[in-house]
Formats: sequence, structure tokens, C-alpha cells
Amino acid sequence: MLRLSKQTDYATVLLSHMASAPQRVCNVSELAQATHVSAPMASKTLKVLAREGLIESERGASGGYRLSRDPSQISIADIVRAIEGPIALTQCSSHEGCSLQSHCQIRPHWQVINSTIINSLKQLSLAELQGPASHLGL
Amino acid sequence: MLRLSKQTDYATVLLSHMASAPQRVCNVSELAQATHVSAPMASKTLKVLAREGLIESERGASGGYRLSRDPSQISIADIVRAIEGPIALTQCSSHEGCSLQSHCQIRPHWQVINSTIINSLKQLSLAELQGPASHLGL
DNA sequence: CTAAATAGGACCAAATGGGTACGATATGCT
DNA sequence: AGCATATCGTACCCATTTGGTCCTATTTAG
Ligand code: FES
Ligand code: FES
Repeated sequence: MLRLSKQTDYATVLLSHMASAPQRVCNVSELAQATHVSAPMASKTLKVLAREGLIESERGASGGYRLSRDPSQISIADIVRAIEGPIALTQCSSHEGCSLQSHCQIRPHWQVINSTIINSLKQLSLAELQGPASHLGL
Repeated sequence: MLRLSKQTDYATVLLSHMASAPQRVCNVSELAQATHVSAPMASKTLKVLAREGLIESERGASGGYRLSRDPSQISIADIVRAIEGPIALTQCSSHEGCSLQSHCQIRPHWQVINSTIINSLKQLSLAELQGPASHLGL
């Protein structure tokens, strides 16, 4: 359905909340309460984000998560890539290779579309999510 | 994985081939051979495209499919919408409503991103798929 | 009448996505 | 030392979606 997963949605909301007070270390239950994401899903999601390097974790009592870089340096594209893996609209725009590839003329076009979308997702950073929606001249 | 379905891929290839000789009526097996899409899948896909009005069908012997409008009037966005339904990156950018919706600040941003992507898919028509890839200033 | 073609499903297997649970490990505090 | 509080890793389950096949109508040319 050309939809990104709910987990990506959760990730964005969680990160967006963390960006409102960068540096601060938040634990799962706090983030879950603030964002209304269920605690187990918040936990699952934050683990992935930590593994992918978007946030850093402090373990043990009074531990939690903290953004690993400035909110302006984290884009929606980063979040999507962290949760869903590389953005490739079609099989042939990744390196898996498409069954039609050998006789197909439109592959380069897919790649163009793919880059266009990636670019538009890169345009928007966590920092900008804080403000009102007014980007890309729309 | 932010990937459009293989059927959408098939649809694009099939339509692209039909666009190389608009007006002409092609039957399934011809299209399957030309595009290397398996005949059953080509058939299934073309049925959907016909139902959604992108192509018109002629039934009976020597029947087949024909583009219902000029290739320049059919965009990738049309194809995606025909096969996958409305493009909505997140639940909350459609009207289904998102579980977080009531306390969420970033919803308007999703809508902006969504429109951006739809626009970039609208930019590219079947007619342009015929030529080399050089769109959107990339 | 018959062959060729689409229409519209049912149907199945595999993959994906959403969500839960649990044991292991690390840290601060008393 | 010992306990409470956290994250980490992963395994698991269930519902949905996807990819693909197949079969039976119905339509039309010759
Ligand atoms: S190579 Fe995948 S659609 Fe052309
Ligand atoms: S309303 Fe869905 S993520 Fe904000």
C-alpha cells in the first residue's frame, strides 16, 4: 500500500519527543507516557534506533536513551532507513535484482524516482518537526 | 520496507510497453512475451488496470487491451494508485486515523511529506518512460 | 458452432508486520 | 553484597498482505 510501518511512525514520534529536550536521558516508560506509544513497542523501537546509532543508551538504574546527535542532523530518511532498512521502491532499485531486469527499459527511471523520494525525506530533520509544517514550498 | 509491490512493477512495465504503440490492441500473451512477465500475472494485473480505468479491454476473439488515454496523461502515481490504492505513507495521512493522533504533533508534517511524494510520482508519465531517464533536474 | 480472448473469482504458500514475553546483562543505591 | 531499575537480544505468535496459480463464466470473430 506504499505505507511505512507503524513502527517507523512510533520511532518518529519518540524521537520527536526526545528532540524537544536533547541531551536529556529518557527511559522507556517516560517516553511511552509522553507519546502514548505502548511501553513494549516503545522499548522494541528504541532498541532498534540504538542499534542503528540514532540514539545512545545508558544501561542500568537511572539509565535510558539520548539522541546521539543534534536534532538538525537526524532526518526522516535516517529514521526510515533505521527501522525499515534501505529505501528501495522496487526490487530493481536495490541490488537484489529484479526478475525483469535483463529486458527492462524502465529501471533507470525507477532509480530516479527512488532518489527523489529519498531526497524529500532527507529534507526534513527532527529539529524541523518541532516547528509548524511549512516545508518544501508547500 | 517502503517498497511498492511487484504487481505495481509489472503494471508499469506492461503499460510502458503498451505506450510504445498506443491505440494498438494487445492481448495478454503478446504482452507477457514482450515484457517477460508471466502470463497469469500479466492477466491478473491487466484486469485490475482495466477495472481502474487506465486501460480499456476488448473481449472475445482478437480482443485485448488498449490504453484508455494518451501515454502523457498516465502518471506513475496513477499506476500506483490503481494497484495499491490511495498513497498514504502513514495511517494518519489517510483518514483511517492513527492511534496516536489525539496527542501527536507531527501529523501535519506527515501530510506534507505525503504530498511531496505523490507529486514526484505525478511528475513522471508513461510517455516520459519511453525516453532516457533525465527528470526532475537529477 | 467453435476458437480465442477477457472477467471474476477462489485458492494457496510465503513473507511481512504488529505485538508480547522472557532471560541476560549492566548500573546505581543502600 | 544485594537489590531495584534499566536496557539488550531474541524468540515467539497471530493477523494481514503479497505473489502466484487455476478454474469457470462470458464475450466476440470467423
Ligand atoms: S528491472 Fe525491475 S521493473 Fe525493470
Ligand atoms: S497522528 Fe499518526 S503519527 Fe501522529
